[in-house]
Amino acid sequence: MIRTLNSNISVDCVVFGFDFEQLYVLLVERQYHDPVTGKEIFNDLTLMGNHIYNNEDLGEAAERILNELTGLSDIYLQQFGAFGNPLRLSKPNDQLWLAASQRDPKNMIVTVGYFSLLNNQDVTLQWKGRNVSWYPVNEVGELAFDHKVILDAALTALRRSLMDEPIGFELLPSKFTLTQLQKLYEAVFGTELDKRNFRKRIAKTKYLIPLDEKQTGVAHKPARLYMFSREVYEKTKRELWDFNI
Amino acid sequence: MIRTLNSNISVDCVVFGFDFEQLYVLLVERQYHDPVTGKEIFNDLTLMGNHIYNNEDLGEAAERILNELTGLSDIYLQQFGAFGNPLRLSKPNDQLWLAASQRDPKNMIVTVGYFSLLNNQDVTLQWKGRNVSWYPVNEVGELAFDHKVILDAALTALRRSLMDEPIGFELLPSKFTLTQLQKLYEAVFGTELDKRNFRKRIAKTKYLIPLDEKQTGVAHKPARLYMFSREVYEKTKRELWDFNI
DNA sequence: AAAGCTTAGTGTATAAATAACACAAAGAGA
DNA sequence: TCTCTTTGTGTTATTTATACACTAAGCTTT
Repeated sequence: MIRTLNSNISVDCVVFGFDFEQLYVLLVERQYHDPVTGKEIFNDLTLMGNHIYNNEDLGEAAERILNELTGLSDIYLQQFGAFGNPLRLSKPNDQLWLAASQRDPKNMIVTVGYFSLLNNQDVTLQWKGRNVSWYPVNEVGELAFDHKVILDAALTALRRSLMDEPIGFELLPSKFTLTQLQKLYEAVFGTELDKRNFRKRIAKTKYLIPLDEKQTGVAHKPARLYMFSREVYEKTKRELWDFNI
Repeated sequence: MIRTLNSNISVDCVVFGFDFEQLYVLLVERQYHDPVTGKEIFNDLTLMGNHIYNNEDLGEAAERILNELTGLSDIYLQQFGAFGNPLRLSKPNDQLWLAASQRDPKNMIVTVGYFSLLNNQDVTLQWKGRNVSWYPVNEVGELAFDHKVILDAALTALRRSLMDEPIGFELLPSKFTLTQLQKLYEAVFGTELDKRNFRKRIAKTKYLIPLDEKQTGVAHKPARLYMFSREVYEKTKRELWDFNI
């Protein structure tokens, strides 16, 4: 059975990363050269996206893109919106690009956005032979297509989700310090938090497990390491839920 | 210029209503009769949805559906999700229905969900000559296609939005009493609230304007009427925002 | 070996928000 | 005029949020 791509529907992935200082997003270079002269016409940045296959679920398509990108398959993913503005692909550069990649530039494409949280900074990133790199979210300027709009929506959705549930751990290695966790919140929300109050607040949660292990290789008092327990989180969430009904 | 429908993309609308007691949702009857014998094969319920036109924005398509339904054009709308499970239209009844309406049942359709809040209980509802009526949200059972999944997602999104911003007013007439507002929150969240504490909390907001007008035609002490001021809300929201930065 | 540097880790007091709770007043209807 | 129903209001206790500073640990430098 042949899988055919659906020419009207795509999925775009906004991949966030964190280096204990700033929030980053993965972007791909889009280079276009004049087919005759070979001269570079433009060189800008896009999100990673692709059409979905017919008979493929939207979430599966997003997983597929992330797998192509990282080789990993257990990455946190969350849908945050659908984008269907008829002019979303109409900028001249975008029209050139679509034509060059054998797609009908007049074709309407509705795209569904997923954001994903990547904690593995060491993974090798490659996508369709194009350059992929991390960019600080705060410094991202205009992007190809409507991808800046999509990125902004992803960031809003990330903030909102982070207030509701402890998904921030997906941006950290499995063992992390409380300061690293605090810096994550500070980076995502663009605020400063009080260390003692932050620790008091998270001390109330049961799913943050202190380990008998400390940081190594730091030139100062090493901090204790913690891990996030998804099982405890799911359980305490249910307990709270039961109680609230 | 001919507008063509896009056979792969649709929009479904979840229309909520409120009668000061319960939260309701609008559903359409879907009757299918055997083309030969004329005997009724099934009679169930769906949301209102339709394919989008090529060159039409997703939000516009949702507005169009609501306008067909109510004749109104200023209804509150919010996108809450995209649904693309390849099996979402695969139940036998759904396949029969698609074939009968000249659509290819094997065709994949990704649908984008919008919920809308309708405060006008007096509007005449008609849609494609089919019966449309209000059903208490709590009593809705299985629906056609994956529409129960979509309805549940809409309700979750409504609750979440209602915690973030005062969209509840969209479900009330322009003049309303505080008790009616309270009952709205109670209906949506399925909880009981303390009258005095509720009033204290909303007294803090500036966008709830008391009128020099009272309820009429009630067999008890008439309550004062209030209205929601969108202008004040937008302004105070910006003030808070400015302050927080 | 000692001094210096940097980040970790901890408690208390004050202010603000939330939660629990009861009764007099207004108008319609009998 | 009496009854019924819903409105509208304040205080206290509890919980939660905020502001704030110093010692401890380990590595680095001298």
